[in-house]
Amino acid sequence: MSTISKPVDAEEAQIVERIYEAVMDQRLAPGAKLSEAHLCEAFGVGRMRIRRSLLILASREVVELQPNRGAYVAQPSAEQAREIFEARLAVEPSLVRIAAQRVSQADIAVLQQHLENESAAHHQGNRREAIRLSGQFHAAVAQAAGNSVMLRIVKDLVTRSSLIIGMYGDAGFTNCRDDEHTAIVSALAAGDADQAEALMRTHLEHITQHLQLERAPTGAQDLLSLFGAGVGGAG
Amino acid sequence: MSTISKPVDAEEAQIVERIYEAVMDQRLAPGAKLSEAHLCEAFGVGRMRIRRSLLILASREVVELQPNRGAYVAQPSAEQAREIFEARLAVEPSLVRIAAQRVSQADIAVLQQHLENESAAHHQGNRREAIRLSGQFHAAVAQAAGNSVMLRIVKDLVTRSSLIIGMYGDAGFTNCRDDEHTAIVSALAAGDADQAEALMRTHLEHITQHLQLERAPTGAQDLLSLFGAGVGGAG
DNA sequence: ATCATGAATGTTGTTAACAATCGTGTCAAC
DNA sequence: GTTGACACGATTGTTAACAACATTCATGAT
Repeated sequence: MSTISKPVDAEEAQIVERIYEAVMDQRLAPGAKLSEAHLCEAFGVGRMRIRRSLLILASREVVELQPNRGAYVAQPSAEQAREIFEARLAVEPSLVRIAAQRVSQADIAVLQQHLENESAAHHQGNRREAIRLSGQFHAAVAQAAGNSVMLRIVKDLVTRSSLIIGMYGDAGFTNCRDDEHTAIVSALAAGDADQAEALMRTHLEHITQHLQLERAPTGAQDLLSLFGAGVGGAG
Repeated sequence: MSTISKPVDAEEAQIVERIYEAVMDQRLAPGAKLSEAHLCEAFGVGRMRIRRSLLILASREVVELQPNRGAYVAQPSAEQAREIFEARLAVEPSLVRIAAQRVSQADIAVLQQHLENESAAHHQGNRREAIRLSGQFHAAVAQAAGNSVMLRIVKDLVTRSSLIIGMYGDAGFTNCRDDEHTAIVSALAAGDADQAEALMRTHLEHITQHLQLERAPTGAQDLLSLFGAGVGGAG
C-alpha cells in the first residue's frame, strides 16, 4: 500500500518490501535461509541488488547476516522480544493519541475499509492474509497519525513482532484480535484520544500475554542458541 | 561508548559509528558531500566497505543517496523535523519512565558522570564536545532503561535532531540545556517516574521551541533548493 | 557580453572474475 | 560402528576493470 521510503532505488525498495511482507505474513519463517542465488533467480536481478537489499534488511534486524554463512531470517531472542513489545507499548499508545487528534474522515474510511478486509480474511479462513492485515493495521494507524518517522518505526516493530509470534506464540493464534482493532477505530472516529490510547495499550498487552517467552523457541537453530554459549549448567 | 549493534562487520560498524558521531557534533554539516573516494582514503578501506556503510546510513536517513550524484548528509525538511520531534515526544517520556522503574545505582553513576562531562565541556567552551554529549545523554537514558531496541530508535532520532538544530536552530544554541538533564537524572535517582517523565516532556518541548522551522534552512544546498524551482522573487 | 554547445574529467553504478570460507560426503583408522 | 581427517562442492566475500552518468570548463555563435 505504501512504500515507506525510497532506499535509493525503486526496484530495490520493492525487493525489500516484498521480503518484509513475506516475513510479516509468516511465509518466511524465523531462521529461514535467504540464499543470494535463489533470491537473484526469484527477483530476476543481479547479485549486487540482492546483497544491498539484504544489508538493508539486516540493518533493520529483520534478517541476520552471518559472515561467510549467508543471510537468515532473524530469530529474535526472548530478551529482544521483550524489548520490542516494550517499545511498542511505549510508542503506539502515544501514536494512536496523535492519530485521534489529527485523523480526517478519509483516514477513518481507510481504517474502516481495512477492518472489513481483516474480517473478510478471517471468515474466509485466509490465515496468511489475516495475519498480514492484522499487522498492517498498526501501520495504518501510524499513517493516520500523519507521521512517517513513526510509521517506519512501527512498521519495523510490527514486522519483528510477526517473527516473535511465529517463534513464541500459541499455535494457530493470530497477531491481533480484530474486534480490538474495531474498538480502536471507533474511538478514533469519535475523536476520543484517551480511550483510543487505553484501548491500544490493552490490545498490546493482550498480544504480549499470549506469548510464551520462556519457552524454547521453535525453529532450526535451537541447538545453536541453546548450547552455543557454553556447557555450563546445574550439573 | 557503545556500538549499538553489529552490522555484520566490526570494521564497518566503526565507520558508520564515526560518521554518526561526526553528524551528531556537527562536524559534518547538513548537505555535506560524502565522496566515496575521500571516505576510502579517510578510513583506509576499499570502496565496497564505504558503499555498504553509506547504504546503512541512508537506510537510517542520516545520509541521502542521490543516484549517480553521490551521498550527502541529510537535510531534513521542516515537515520531517516536525515528525522527528513529535516522535521523540512520543518515545522519550515513556522511555524515561521505564528507566525510572529499572535503573540501578551503577546506571545513576554513569548518568551523573555524564552530567559532569557535559558541564566540563560547557565550561571549557568545547562546543563540539558539549553538543555531542548533550545528544548522547538521551541515548544514555535509553541505555539505563535497558532496552536496546529503544536505544537504537532514540539514537537515530537524536542524530537527526542534530541535523535539524544545525539547519533550523538559533545560532550558537546548543542541543539541550544541561541543567534540565541534571533535573532528569535527579528524578531518576529518586525513582520518581512521574516527574522524570514530565521533565523529559518539557525538556523536549523547550528544544522544539528554539527551532524556527518556517525559516529557510541554512546550509550548502540553499541556492539549489531556493532557486531550483523557479526564478520568482521580489527582485 | 551572454548563452548554447560539446568535449573532458571525475564520480558513481554495474558486472564479472577471482579468492576465501564453510558445509558435506567419503574414506580410512581405531 | 564410531570417529577423525581429507577433499570436494557450494556459497559468500572481495577486487578490479568497465560502463554510465553528471558536472565543469572551454569554445564559439548570436
